Amino acid sequence: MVGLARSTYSRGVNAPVKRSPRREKRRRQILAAAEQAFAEKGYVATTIDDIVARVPVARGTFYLYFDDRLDVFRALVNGFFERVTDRIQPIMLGEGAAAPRSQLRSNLIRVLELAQTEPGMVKIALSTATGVDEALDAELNAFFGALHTFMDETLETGQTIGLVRQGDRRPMVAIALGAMQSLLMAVVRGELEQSGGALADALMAFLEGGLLQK
Amino acid sequence: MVGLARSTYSRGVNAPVKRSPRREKRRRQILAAAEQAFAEKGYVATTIDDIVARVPVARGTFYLYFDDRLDVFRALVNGFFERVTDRIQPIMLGEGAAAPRSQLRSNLIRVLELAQTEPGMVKIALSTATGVDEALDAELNAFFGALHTFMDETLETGQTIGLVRQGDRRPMVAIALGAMQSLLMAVVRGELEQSGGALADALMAFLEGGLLQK
DNA sequence: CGTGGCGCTGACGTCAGCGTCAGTTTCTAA
DNA sequence: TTAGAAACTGACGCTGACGTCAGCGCCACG
Repeated sequence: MVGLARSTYSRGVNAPVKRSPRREKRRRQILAAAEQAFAEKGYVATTIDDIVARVPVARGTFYLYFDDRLDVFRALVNGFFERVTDRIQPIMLGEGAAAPRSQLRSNLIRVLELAQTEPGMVKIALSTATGVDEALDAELNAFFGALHTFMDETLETGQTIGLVRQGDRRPMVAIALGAMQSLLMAVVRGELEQSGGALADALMAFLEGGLLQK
Repeated sequence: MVGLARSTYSRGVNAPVKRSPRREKRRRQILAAAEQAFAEKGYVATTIDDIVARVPVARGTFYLYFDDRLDVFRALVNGFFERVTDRIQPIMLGEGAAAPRSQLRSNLIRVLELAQTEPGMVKIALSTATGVDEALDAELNAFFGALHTFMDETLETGQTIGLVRQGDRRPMVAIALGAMQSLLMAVVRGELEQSGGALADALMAFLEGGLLQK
């Protein structure tokens, strides 16, 4: 497999699928309101009324666009995962390609900058999304599983060309993804106000030399 | 500050505080049932009936021991955090003390082994606990904040004695804690069946040399 | 053998949040 | 201008989970 597969969001059965500019706009309004509400109160505590209160729209209208609370939530999370996926490019090898290290760094920067643009979604996707619903969990697992696989394949290539040290890749993958995730959370909590570049460098320093002195 | 402060769980107002061997036993039964239920279905989907169904006890009895669902949940999470805290020892310096690296490794092993003993609690504490309730979030932040501070102080000492490389400690802390957390989750998901020692070594390799080849 | 109290029961009333739908308004196109 | 379609409204009935509490049974002790 090459690259990171895009996740797909298929809406429920009941809510209509037809598109019109007007409908699209409403849909986006409701999504934006839901994003705000979820980021603020968490999935558990957010009701349809909370969402609808942020849009000049009645309760019933919500159901013309989404099946239920989970449906909006899934739409949000899946949309975000798509945007993340778009920012992760597989490392290219060979003649014209940039140095693998700099390709890696670019990937990190792009994702970190996305997080700075959408702190609410990072919070939602990384901390309220899990354990909410079985179907959603399955989708999250699909995304993180794909990320995991992608990372593993990348490391494997890295090992064969001598860029990555030898050894069991499984803990490496877990550690690397966990580090990234934690860094993203720190960013959206406002603990690290640095630029994407500076943060990517901090992470690169880790990947290149660890934490401890020789 | 020296060491990692213990978190404290104070129960709600309504549930009685009196102790007797019989009461204690029931309480533990209910806690165990709740742990199972939460680990299985997540906090959101678990009802009092789900918990009580795992103990030969009626719904009403639950309320003789806990105020509500959140109360049991807090008791569980706080108990677990205490056990984690007990396993993290501050790095001792000076004459009689073991080498800092080996003290660090021991800490990692102790925590990893706790995770292997209590996979359900790890899952609960690291993935369903956040965003559930404002008061609980505050307690979680207190715990993770204390861990953060402890880690930062440890790294600071490490920097002064030349064990830890120089540089902004904030991303270091985020990365190290995130790596650990992710490793714990991988363990409880059964992705890494290795011994605590082997996992600790994988993490130590990371801390000592990163991921990339020189 | 009583009786007081402790532990427990589970049916019950309450209520927050849900999803619906008959009716109203706004848009569109002839 | 008007009729039909599309978008929207919000009161309504329903459900499922909650927390309570009057009463039951059992044990310990006098």
